[in-house]
Amino acid sequence: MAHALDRPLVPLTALAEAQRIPATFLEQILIDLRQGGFLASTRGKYGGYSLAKPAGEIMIGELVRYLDGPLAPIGCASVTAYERCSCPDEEHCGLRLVMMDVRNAISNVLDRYSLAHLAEVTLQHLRRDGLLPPVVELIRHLNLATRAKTAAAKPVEPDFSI
Amino acid sequence: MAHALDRPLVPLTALAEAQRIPATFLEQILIDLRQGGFLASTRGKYGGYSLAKPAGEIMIGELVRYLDGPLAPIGCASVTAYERCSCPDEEHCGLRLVMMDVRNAISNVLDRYSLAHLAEVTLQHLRRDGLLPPVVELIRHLNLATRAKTAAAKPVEPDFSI
DNA sequence: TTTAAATCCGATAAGATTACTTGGGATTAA
DNA sequence: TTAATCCCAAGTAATCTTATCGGATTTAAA
Repeated sequence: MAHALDRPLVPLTALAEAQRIPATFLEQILIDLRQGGFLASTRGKYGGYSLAKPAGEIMIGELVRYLDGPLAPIGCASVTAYERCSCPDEEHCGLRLVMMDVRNAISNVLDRYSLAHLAEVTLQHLRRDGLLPPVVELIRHLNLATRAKTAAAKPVEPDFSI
Repeated sequence: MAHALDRPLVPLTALAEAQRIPATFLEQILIDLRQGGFLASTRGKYGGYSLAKPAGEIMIGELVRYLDGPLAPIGCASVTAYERCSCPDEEHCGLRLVMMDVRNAISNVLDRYSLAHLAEVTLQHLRRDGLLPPVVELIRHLNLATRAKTAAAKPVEPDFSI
């Protein structure tokens, strides 16, 4: 598999099939994510997409804000994209205060987890249910496979290829 | 002021002016809320809207679900309105687990606070900033005003009239 | 040099949702 | 009878969602 930035390159079609969504639709999203600095892409044959930075440095909150907008349910409760609302006394509005609690609660989840966490959790669950070999086996397999090419195997990083 | 169910009746126009939104638009919302069992209404001259039950029994989460739909950001993370998503392995999906955390975080705020809490918080803030007389003065005023009609004044309940 | 496998990207569009407006009908107190 | 008030169906305009389409560009390899 081709690589870029030390990360595997995955073609659009592979992702579309794996996620069961139309390739033409996914393409828009991936281009958008690339323009947002989350993905890198390589054109031409054997090209594809890869993360633009380590999965541990991409926070879910960043992604959600980029794709869906502010976390807060209403504009006047948003930290990163505050908007005045039409109500007469925003400063004392109890609803706004509650919605700021909501926005903080959401942020406390989404701004705490990275893509790497997401992958880790997913892999844990797969292993727990015996759908993936345990980590020990995985490492052993990778060591065997990579020893042929490189003297020392690199540490295993969660792979978002598929 | 006319009353129904022991609660003051407020005409649409008064609410629309106080909230600075078009009366024709607010009307739709109020009719919707009445059909949802949150409001009661009285037709004809001197009619209006009132809460259908005590403010302490109307949870914000209920209102939000009724007006805006499920709390969860995505269908497969919803408790009250679960929907299968198109992904191949929902059970082990890390994103779904994170979004379930988000939905729980939202629920922990919205399902904990009632309209009464909202009013209380708002009034507290108004008093703190000296925009309303302190509670002691409020009670004294109400006692004086109601003694003329009723022998014993009822306990003060947050008033959502305006 | 040609070809196949890819990304890139602008244009289009159906359907749903949001945020209203319009117009009229029904009810009720005075 | 009248004025105030709620009830409700329908329409509209803008935006969002969820795509589809057509072609241009790039690149590795035969």
